[in-house]
Amino acid sequence: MKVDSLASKAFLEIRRKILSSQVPPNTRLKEDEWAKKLGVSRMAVREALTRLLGEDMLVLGEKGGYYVKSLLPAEIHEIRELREVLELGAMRLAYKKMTKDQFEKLEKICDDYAAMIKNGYFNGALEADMKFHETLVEYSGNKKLLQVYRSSHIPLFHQKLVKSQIGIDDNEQTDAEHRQIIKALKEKKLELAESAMKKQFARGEATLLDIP
Amino acid sequence: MKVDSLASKAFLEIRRKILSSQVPPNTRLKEDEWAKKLGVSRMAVREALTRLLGEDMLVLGEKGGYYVKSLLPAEIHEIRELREVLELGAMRLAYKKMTKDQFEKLEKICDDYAAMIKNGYFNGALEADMKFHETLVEYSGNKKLLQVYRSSHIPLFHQKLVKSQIGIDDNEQTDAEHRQIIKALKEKKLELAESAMKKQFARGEATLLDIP
DNA sequence: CTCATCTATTATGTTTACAAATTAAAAATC
DNA sequence: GATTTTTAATTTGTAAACATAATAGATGAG
Repeated sequence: MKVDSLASKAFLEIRRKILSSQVPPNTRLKEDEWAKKLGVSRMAVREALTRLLGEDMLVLGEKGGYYVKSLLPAEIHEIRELREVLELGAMRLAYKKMTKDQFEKLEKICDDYAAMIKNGYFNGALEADMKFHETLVEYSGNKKLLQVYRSSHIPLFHQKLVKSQIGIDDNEQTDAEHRQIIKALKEKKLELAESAMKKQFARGEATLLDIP
Repeated sequence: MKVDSLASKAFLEIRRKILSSQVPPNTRLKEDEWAKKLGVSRMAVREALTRLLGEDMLVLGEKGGYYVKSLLPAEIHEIRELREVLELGAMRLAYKKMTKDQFEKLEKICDDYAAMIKNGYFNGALEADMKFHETLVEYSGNKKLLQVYRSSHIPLFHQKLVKSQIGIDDNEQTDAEHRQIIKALKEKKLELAESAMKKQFARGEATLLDIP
């Protein structure tokens, strides 16, 4: 497959729609339907779906068919644990070598977050939240780790929050925690940064489990 | 795609051959060639390859084509770091809740390892080595973590397996470290277990980097 | 009305065919 | 003899066609 093939385009497009919750969990993705929607042949869609299956973003139905993977409550807990393992691990790698420029970028994300909350752009704010965490993982300097992080369904974890108006209340707290993490990292106080982050994960898990 | 489709069979078969080094890194996988070899149509093979691409076991060539992924030296280092993040993270989750039965299973694996070394079954011993680490991750009780672990390290172990005639010397040390880890976990001395494991990773990285 | 059976429709599995691109080989030029 | 040009082959990209299996709807029996 070439990177500019129709199958690749279909792959990127379907993927984007799933990650941005435009296609909800448990939806069955029908080949013909998407072929028409994207204006490509059924085989191109089929390849896209197969690739997403490999990425573990879809699952096979018992009697064939591709379905968008969903998050069961048990998985929500596991993903929170996984986030802790990956993000705290990343922070431990990052905190010794972070530059001034990198701190500024993180602060910029915090500012964006606060601004969007203030103006009522809650989806935008959640994007900024995700970006904050992903950027921290990036600053570990380990590409494999970043890759694993991206492919670990943590995005789904976040996206589920988008759907709920519930999580809006604790936005101020989220903002405060992000800034707390930055401050702790600047002062090389790893334990402090860790505990702030753990706290945030715990809140996220609790919120998600409350959503039906 | 159904789980018993020809495409699924092709997928499993090609995957197995890659993971057992019957298909070396950087090999180009030609659709027709494998179609004939496996007795299925080209499209079935194509789907299998696309799925393996999604699993990150293959990469796309600049001008199309599927190639078995290989490990560059820089990646070996990153994977060592990633192993530390994942395996130490798993150990932290596991060490509080491990049962007597689980300890016995780990010890059994160590015994198997020692026996195979003694009798000259070095590939078998490496399998046992992999199993030891994977079992520890399993005992974290977190399936997502196990899944991430499996999908991020097999290639490394794998390449190690191929060129394994070199690393025979430090088998005794590997065995000792494994038993040291078990002992430390039994006594709930997490730091001790961590340092023993880190030591092993460092040795593994050094060995791999020595291989041309 | 309810359940079972049959039928039509839909969706997927599989193969084949052809077009486009890439690679390898042969021929021609300098 | 080396280097370009042309030609042939291989290989992949794309679409279409047919076969098989799953689903939903209609029909009929009880």
